[in-house]
Amino acid sequence: MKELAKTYDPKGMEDRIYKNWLDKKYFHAEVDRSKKPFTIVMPPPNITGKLHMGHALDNTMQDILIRYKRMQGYNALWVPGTDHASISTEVKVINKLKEEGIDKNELGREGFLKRTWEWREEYGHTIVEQLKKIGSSCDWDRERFTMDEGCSEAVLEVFCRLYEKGYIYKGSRIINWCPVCGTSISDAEVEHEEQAGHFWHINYPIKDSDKFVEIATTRPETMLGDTALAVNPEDERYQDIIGKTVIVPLINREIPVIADSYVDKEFGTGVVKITPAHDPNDFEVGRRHNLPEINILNDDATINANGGKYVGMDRYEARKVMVKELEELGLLVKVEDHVHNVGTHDRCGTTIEPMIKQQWFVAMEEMAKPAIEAVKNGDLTFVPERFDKTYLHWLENIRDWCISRQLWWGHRIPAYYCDECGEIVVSKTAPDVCPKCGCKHLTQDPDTLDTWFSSALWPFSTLGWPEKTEELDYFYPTDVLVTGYDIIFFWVIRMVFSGYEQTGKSPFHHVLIHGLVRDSLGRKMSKSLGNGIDPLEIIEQYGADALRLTLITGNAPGNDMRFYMERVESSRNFANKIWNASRFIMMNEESAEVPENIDLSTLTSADKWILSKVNTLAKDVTANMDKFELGIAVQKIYDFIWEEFCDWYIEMVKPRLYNDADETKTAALWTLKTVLINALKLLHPYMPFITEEIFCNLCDEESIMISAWPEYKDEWNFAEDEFAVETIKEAVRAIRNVRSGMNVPPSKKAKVFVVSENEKLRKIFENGHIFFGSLGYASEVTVQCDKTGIAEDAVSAMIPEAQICMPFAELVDIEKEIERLKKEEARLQKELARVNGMLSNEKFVSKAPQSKIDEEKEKLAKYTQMMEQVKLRLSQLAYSR
RNA sequence: GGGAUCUUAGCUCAGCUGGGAGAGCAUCUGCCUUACAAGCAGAGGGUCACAGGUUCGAGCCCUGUAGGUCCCACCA
Repeated sequence: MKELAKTYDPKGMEDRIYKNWLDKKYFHAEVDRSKKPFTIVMPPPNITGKLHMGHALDNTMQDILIRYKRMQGYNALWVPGTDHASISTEVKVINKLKEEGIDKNELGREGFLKRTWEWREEYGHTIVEQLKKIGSSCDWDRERFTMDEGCSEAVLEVFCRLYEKGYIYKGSRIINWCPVCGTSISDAEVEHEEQAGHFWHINYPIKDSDKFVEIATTRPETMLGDTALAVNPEDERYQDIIGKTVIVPLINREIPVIADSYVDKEFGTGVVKITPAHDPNDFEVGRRHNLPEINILNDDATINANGGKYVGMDRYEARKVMVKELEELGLLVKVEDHVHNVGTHDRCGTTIEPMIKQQWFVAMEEMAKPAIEAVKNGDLTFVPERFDKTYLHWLENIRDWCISRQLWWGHRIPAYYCDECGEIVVSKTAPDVCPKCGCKHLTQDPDTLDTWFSSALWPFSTLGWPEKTEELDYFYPTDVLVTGYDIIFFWVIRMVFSGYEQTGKSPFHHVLIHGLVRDSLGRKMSKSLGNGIDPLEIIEQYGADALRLTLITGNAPGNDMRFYMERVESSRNFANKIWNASRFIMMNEESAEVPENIDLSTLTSADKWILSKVNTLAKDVTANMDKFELGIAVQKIYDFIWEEFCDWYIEMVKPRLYNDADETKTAALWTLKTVLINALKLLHPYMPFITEEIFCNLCDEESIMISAWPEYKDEWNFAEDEFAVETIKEAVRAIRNVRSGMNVPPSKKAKVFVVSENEKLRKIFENGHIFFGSLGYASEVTVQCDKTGIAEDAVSAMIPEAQICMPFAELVDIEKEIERLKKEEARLQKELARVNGMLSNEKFVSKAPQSKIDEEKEKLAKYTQMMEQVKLRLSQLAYSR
């Protein structure tokens, strides 16, 4: 037998263990039809990423589930991988090039991609290595990348299929344009942010009249693109101007006044300037009324040639100048402060400029249907359930998905344009000739696809799709997807509809949602605030096990959590506790032969009690884990190990271990070891390293991670003995209470008498007198049926149907004892009042279930009896005083 | 504007299908009891936001109110 180091130190140990697991290929899963599969695909972290607390939480949860299922005998596969993260990566590489004085455009597309692939080779694996530090048991042999050959093939296949089906189309629509990133983005990538702005009221002169129409706008520069004014058709104030022509100030364009129900009479002046090219609503209105669409912006958000003399100015500069000129013309009526929602790009925070552009879109209406149905009929469930609503609401109001990006890093759109006739060919491979005109000059679309287009296919592309692989057939659909609520829209939804569309199945059965890990003040951890806590530093200092436990404990699914160092410390302390308990057991094991199996009838009540407890624990924990209640499950394990096992059982068992003559020593050792092993197994998914280290030192099996998950055994259920031990625990607590109340230190032993008329109870105390004595710091324990021979002034504590008497002759302070008993009396009084209240309530007695009534009746008897004893004792003391 | 969620001990949070309010940390008291002071034994501390309702019984279910957080949404 090997020996555990004297103090728990995760450093070195964790890496050593992880390496061993890798060497032994425990994480690897192969198709094996004799076993049931259990599959999770990892949300692929960005190659630009560094491990943060969110990853740590997300991956810990997945690892817990995978390890649990693996131990249960499932063929558990956890597929890892990374995401190419188009914009993030492209920006990173551009910046790096900038430092070298290189411009992206000078380098050219090919050169840029070469550099980006190099960048990926160099930095793209950082996060993967970091994931290993937290113990992730993924099948690294199956690690994938969204731009690897297989995933790219899947992307092409899906694009072509959807195009042929008419679900992917190219169109000129109003899209969200990020002037800094120079690309279109999808609606999901726009973050709405409240900003303090202004409401500029501007007079538009009516043609051939000296009258004006007053409008209000938050973006005066868009006047340059105005092609109409609009009022509500039912607005009495403006009936006379509908159909009239007004003149856009500064540029003197003549535009009509139209009527459209989109306009809210109550808001602003009731007149809206319509800029179809730069506002989504105006775009709709414009199409309804066949208005011209005048684009006034360049891609970098400077004013273009359509902006007349403002050409070349940045939009905000133009705004300033125009407002000033309007003021000079006397057309600026007033400026109001106005708080409004501004769309910003979630990556860079830049204000989005809506623009009309040719882009590729995915039509969503049809594909959304099965995804909606899946949640409604329960094929797909969210944990916690409430995210159903978020999911359904988004899908039921879904709009077409803009998938083209004006970026280079990503999957290039497989569309080719004939240079001669303009024919569009969508094909997985570049066509040699134009199928329409036969010319040989075709140019591929320069755009790439939204990053999420490839991640949407992740659950099946990683398993080999579109090939009909064995893996796909066996491991797909996956079982559970674990992710944060912040990417339900981006990712979860898109995986679901893609799964249904391409494979006819939901890509997973359950979605386990977690919240954000915040700092101790409840703020989001962010780079700009500098309040992020590096998981790797925590691991370095406290170990991955402590970090994992911290992240999983004390928080409900889907809720945000705050991260405190104190909690990590407390988790580490728990690890230390287990470590020392195990050391204790191993130390004692050396002094005797511990059999593999034991005749259960040779166990004492204490042994049977703890065996029952760990047995029930296995059942409860399994049930909780099956319901994804990871935090509740581990809390139970924690409480069991610390309280029941360490604080009670180990203490109970000590006298037997220290006495070689004790016949039950072997039983004690067997129980210690057996219970510890079971507890370690239950804990293993949460704290894989420490459990492995102890387990391998404790028994001959090669690894805890491939050992069998504890199952509930009927033969380990000893209800009778549980009762016995709980009774003794109750008595010990009572004694300690007395001693503590009277400041009697443990070193001061005393004789203890247990007095009970109940023969069964006397038997229990006689059987348990060894540990009862040691736990109660007694020099001697005498069990008897009456108070014969016990000093009158002995202090006593009551438990149901028994009295524990301690003659502390020289220490007794009668006043203190009376005080203590009075407190006890008051407590019992309260309990009795409650029970009596319930039982005397006729409605309760007639309507409550019988089991509940019996329960209360038992309590009544118990408390009544205890009350009698307290009263008796009090009267005795009053007498002796 | 719609929706979700939260309000429980000094702090941070649990509390599974309604049946005597919990944990960690913090505070206080006593203990170096031969696994562990990263420990042991105790104590104090809560009209479970508020108001109604359903129920024999509500922290839990329903309605409303107040405050906080978040998401969605086309009010220029």
